Amino acid sequence: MAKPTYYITTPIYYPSGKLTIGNSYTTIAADSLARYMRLQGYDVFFLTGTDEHGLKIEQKAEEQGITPQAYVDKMAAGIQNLWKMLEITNNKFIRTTDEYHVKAVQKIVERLIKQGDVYLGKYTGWYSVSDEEYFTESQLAEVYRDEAGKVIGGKAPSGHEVQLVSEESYFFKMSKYADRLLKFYEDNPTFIQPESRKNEMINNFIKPGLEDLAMSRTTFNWGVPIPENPKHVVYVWVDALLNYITALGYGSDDDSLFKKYWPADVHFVGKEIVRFHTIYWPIILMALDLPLPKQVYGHGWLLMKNGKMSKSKGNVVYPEMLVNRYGLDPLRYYLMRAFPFGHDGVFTPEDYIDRINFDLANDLGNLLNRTVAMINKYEGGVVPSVLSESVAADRELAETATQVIADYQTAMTHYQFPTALEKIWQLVSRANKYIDETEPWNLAKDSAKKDELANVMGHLAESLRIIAILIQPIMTHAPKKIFAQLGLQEAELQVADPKFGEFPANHQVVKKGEPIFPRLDRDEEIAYIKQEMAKEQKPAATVETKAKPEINFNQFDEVEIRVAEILSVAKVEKADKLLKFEVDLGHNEHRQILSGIAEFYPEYQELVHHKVLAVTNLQPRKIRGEISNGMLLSSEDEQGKVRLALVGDEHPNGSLIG
RNA sequence: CGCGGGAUGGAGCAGUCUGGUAGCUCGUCGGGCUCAUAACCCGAAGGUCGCAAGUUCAAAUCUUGCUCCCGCAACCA
Repeated sequence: MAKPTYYITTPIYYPSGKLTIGNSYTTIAADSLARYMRLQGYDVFFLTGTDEHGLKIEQKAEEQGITPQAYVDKMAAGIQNLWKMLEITNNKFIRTTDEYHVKAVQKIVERLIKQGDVYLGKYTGWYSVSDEEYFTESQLAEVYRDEAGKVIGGKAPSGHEVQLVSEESYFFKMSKYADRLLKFYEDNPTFIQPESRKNEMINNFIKPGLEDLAMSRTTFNWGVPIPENPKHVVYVWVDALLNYITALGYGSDDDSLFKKYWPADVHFVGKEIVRFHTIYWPIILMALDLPLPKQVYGHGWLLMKNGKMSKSKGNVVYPEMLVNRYGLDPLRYYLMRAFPFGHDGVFTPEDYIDRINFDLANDLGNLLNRTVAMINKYEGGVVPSVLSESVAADRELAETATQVIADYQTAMTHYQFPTALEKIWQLVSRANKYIDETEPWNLAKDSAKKDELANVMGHLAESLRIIAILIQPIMTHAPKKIFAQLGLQEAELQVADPKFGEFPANHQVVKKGEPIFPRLDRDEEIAYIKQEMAKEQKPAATVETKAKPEINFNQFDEVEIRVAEILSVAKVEKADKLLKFEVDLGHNEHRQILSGIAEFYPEYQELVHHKVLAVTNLQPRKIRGEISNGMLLSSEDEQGKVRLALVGDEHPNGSLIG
């Protein structure tokens, strides 16, 4: 009988920068599950890849002075190297620039157009010819209305007249499928996981009414052209989502893999893209008359102590550094152990080092080390068999192992990696305790207790065998090292559902086992990780200072900077960062200027009557419904703290700076 | 009234769906052991489960209201 199949995917990553441990988190989780399912006898297809189209890629390539293709080739290679380093066992790596993918997407889009699910429509907006820019109604500085109140025109913030202009775009008829989608959710209650996200999708996006998705762009070129109208390229989500089926050959000459593996058993995705995977994706598949994936699992984010990872905060952690210094197993263990899969988690260097020391070095590594040492010392290095007639401690250890195995299987099939590992560590702890209970060093002093001692050693070796088998989807090196030290063959690791008491007879342990997880110097290593994180920091100030090219005097002279006295300050409603200033520019000239500095001036009232510098000949702009007529000058330090440039009372209001 | 997440001993978390002795890891204090990587094992202290009201024989768990934190969105001329 053919093996049952299992198809698992990660998102395809957008290569606009180096991948961090956040991206590695998803991929390692998917890899752990893929390894587990393979061990359980499934024919697994595990897919990952890169999403290589879009405006941002085009821009990045331009910045570096290379073609988009050269840019994505370089980035995709880097990502594949990273997965190699993390020992990711994906069966395929898809790139959306791969020819078969591009062709399949074109074919699919053509079909959708033909059957009427995709139509050429018009994107409509207010266009200012002189600004060469579109505005939405709310962005306009002024709107004209006819008698019925209908907007018939207006002025851009620049003051230029705008006109209603339409640009063509292909639209996907999402609304047509909304009811079927809701029905699908109902019939498949576990489709969206964790469940809380399902309500979010229904309440926020489906209930208010699904708008047709504008799925093509004419404003950039780096994408899949639509065959009947090649100035249009397919917009990111449609292109990207289709990877899950084009990778299997859907839409190509050979779709045997597609027939074999589709529908996917689970798509692992970050919580920020659950929406696209649970609304757009099923609808696209419905339009293609294909079965829907069985489950979309939205996992949490890996955060840093001060929020999300960002270069300017100096808190970005790259996986390469951790692997190079500590090895792969600790990274994979830490990511799968430290935070519940569905929730956000916080990475700290302290936590990382502590986990390695306590769980890996002290508990597991040391258990192996002391076991091997004792078998050498008391048994001449030969692993004794487990005897059936056991004392209480023996029985309890075996029972713990049996229970742990069962709980572990349940946890793994529910993607509860932290729980699965926690269970394994219950057995690790029980084995350590077992040594204390049985006191082998005392048994060794009494030759009448020779069998008892041998039995204890057998129990310990057997526990370690079980542990090694169970951790192998998560950790890729330790199980082999444990087996090598116990004298077992690597092939003997391939056990789907181990039973306590099956340690093969007559195995010889190594003479002197090297610790598989050396204990780390806590302070030293925490300092090391912090220093590596700081290295990556991009001080915002430096970036800005070097970003600006030299200008000539005339260019400078075009800028009008004047002394302005603050008459009043208020917060702009519904905007966290905006303060609204009324300033006096002398000769009774008053102006309203907005500035996004609210967070730096919680006591903004005390700014009243201070004098500041303002650029007064900037084009006015409407922000959050308020006109801003100028710009207040301020400075930003390396921590990103912003202060207004205050000047003394000796400067008369309105006087020119120059 | 934009959307969402969270508040549990000193720290980090589980438990909340399916009410019924509040659990885990680390830290602290005390003890034990010596096979082992200054590792391991045992015990103790420490919590009005954010606040208030309600339902109930019984609430961390269900209902309502409130406070505070954190993301997202918006926004930085």
